Amino acid sequence: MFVQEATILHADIDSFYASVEQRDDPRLRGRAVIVGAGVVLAASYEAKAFGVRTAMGGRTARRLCPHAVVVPPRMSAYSEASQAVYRVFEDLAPLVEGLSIDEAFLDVRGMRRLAGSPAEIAVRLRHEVRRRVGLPITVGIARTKFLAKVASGVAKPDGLLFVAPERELRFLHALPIERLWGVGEVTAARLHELGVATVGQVAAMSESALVSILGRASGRQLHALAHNRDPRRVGPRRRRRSIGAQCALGRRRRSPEDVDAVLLGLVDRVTRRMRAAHRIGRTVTLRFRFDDFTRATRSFTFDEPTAETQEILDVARGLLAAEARLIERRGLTLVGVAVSNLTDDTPVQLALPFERRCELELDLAIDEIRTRFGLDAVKRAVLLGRETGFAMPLLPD
DNA sequence: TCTGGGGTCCTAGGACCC
DNA sequence: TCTGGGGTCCTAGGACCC
Repeated sequence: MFVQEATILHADIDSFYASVEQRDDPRLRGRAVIVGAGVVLAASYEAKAFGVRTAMGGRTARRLCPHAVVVPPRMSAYSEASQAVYRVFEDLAPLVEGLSIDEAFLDVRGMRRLAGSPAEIAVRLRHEVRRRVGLPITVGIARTKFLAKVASGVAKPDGLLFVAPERELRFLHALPIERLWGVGEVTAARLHELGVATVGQVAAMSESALVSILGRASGRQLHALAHNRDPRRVGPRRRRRSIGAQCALGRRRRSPEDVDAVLLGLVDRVTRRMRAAHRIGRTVTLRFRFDDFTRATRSFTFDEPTAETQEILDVARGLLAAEARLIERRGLTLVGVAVSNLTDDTPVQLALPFERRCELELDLAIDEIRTRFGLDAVKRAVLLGRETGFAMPLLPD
């Protein structure tokens, strides 16, 4: 029987922000380092050994690890380091799919004669990232994306783990359910209630049982993953579907004027980023968090997409004003603005009168616009066509 | 222990259309 | 006056990820 080769690598920089800090300041090496004061954005492994975790409150973290050095984040340094790491990825693998600032999938199929086995490429990758960027990186190798990611998680820190195809299920089934992608606090608790603690136990359950416990999508996904079924290919990243910004306000009560000033800043940040990315959006979502940590969202959808600060600000203000009593009662501790339903802000030009083009050609052009710019671009083109009497949309160069 | 800032995807109900 | 079934879109909430 033909067994597919394990060629998918999941590469993940260890404690990314903290590692960059240790790289740039020799005094921090070998020491417990915490990045971020209010909340822990990253902790070095020396700090993690004391129980410090990402997203933990700063006070708790300092109590657990009083000798830790706390440093403020330097986002531009991390962003630079990330780009350097991605250059190494691109140099060593033909297919790279970025997941976040510090992790990516690489597919090295077909590279054996040119560059060696996947494991050999992984060894070189780790070496090159260390040499060229000065950061420790962990790599997992398997036949599926999901298992490669699980493997890197198990191999951390500064490790390499190759899961041979014939060992996959044995490896997977011994792991605790928390290792599965998509199993967070809630799902884990729900499964533990039923006495399910390992991936092997999940694999022994029927799909319908999992669906009835976790809902259709999660149930199906978990069932597939427990059997290491994951058909997703490594490929270019999907485009961003929303752009947002938020700001924690603290527990102190804020006047409506203060909140409005924050809102203005958020909308400005978001719309600037949208315009820089040449994206426009139709749905504005306001996010609230209250004193008791409950949350709420309110949204509004425009007929036409926009990236205009004033337009989006007006909507955001309206949504906020409508909830003034709720906010007064429950105490606002966080406000966020996000724009979704994004499309490209690419002017679709109309050139030739419809009668002079054949329908097939028009269909093809519309198809291409839809593929490249989304359905909304087609709609805009058609609307514009009606207004102007021209019907042939042309793609920008 | 009292929690930042950036995202993704799924579900469910209601409005609306054919 | 009352009635089906299918589809899409909008809104709100929730789980999860780094």
